[in-house]
Amino acid sequence: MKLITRETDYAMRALVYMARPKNSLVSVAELIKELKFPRPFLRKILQTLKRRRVLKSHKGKRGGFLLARPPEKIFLVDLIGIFQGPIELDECLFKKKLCPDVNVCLLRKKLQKIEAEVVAQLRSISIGSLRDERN
Amino acid sequence: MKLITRETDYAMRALVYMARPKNSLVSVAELIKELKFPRPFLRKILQTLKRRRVLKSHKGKRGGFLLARPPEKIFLVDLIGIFQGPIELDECLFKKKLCPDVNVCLLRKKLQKIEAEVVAQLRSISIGSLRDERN
DNA sequence: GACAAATGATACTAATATGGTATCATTATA
DNA sequence: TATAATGATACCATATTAGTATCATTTGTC
Repeated sequence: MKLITRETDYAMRALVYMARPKNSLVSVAELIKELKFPRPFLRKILQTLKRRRVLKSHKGKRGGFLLARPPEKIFLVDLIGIFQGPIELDECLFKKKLCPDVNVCLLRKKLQKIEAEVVAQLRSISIGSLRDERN
Repeated sequence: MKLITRETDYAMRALVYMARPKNSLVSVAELIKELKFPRPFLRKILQTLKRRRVLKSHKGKRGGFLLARPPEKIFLVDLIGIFQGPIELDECLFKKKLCPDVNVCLLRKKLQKIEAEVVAQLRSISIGSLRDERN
């Protein structure tokens, strides 16, 4: 059981790499040189981040990507939301039956509580905090 | 993104149903009558629970399954471990490279902390607590 | 203006995980 | 000894994850 997929992981690392004081354009070429991810896969990921307004881009020669907002405002929970869908730990598996079982509803409440805590934790991890705390 | 799969969910509900004061044998036939799960799938699940020592079984006519230990000692985290593998939120995706990136290691530490809290939460949910708290 | 270097869009493919079925062997009880 | 149960195992269908391939579009530089 894992919480983050490879897509989310790659996205996070690329973003940490791009989180420089200057926030200048970074090309895919530069990123894969540093991070060794599969080129087309990383491209797809970055394009998704662009579409989801986490990155901005410039096309054409000397183009590339840059953060659309300060790294302190990009959170792990955002990336999970983008690449793995919203966090719904309590998703009711019998949707049409409106939770026929009292026990199940009780379970849902408990899972919701856990979810709230996990989300709070994930929200506390930003690209900025990952970049800054290295020492 | 979801935390528990249908297998885990079915297992949990079957166990809650079986958690009766008497702890007598319950057959698959009885379970599916009550719970409406696909018969062969539930059979597979129960056999797994048997192999993993959560259930005991009796073969032959009038056979069935029963809890191998008190419902208060069967935890959601156990079932997730059985059906979805151990919880390893911080699984290092570059296993052979021994975490070359400082940032990644930092991330792992943060994920480990979250993991510890999630596990603690999941450990607090037992079959017994689900059965008892209905009212 | 032509070329080259970059992203945009989109469709396809491979591998793995999930959610099941199907079948036959074995055992215990009435 | 028939039957009702589980044990073991192999198989199948679908969804998700991980990744590839290709062509179109844009833009800086000569």
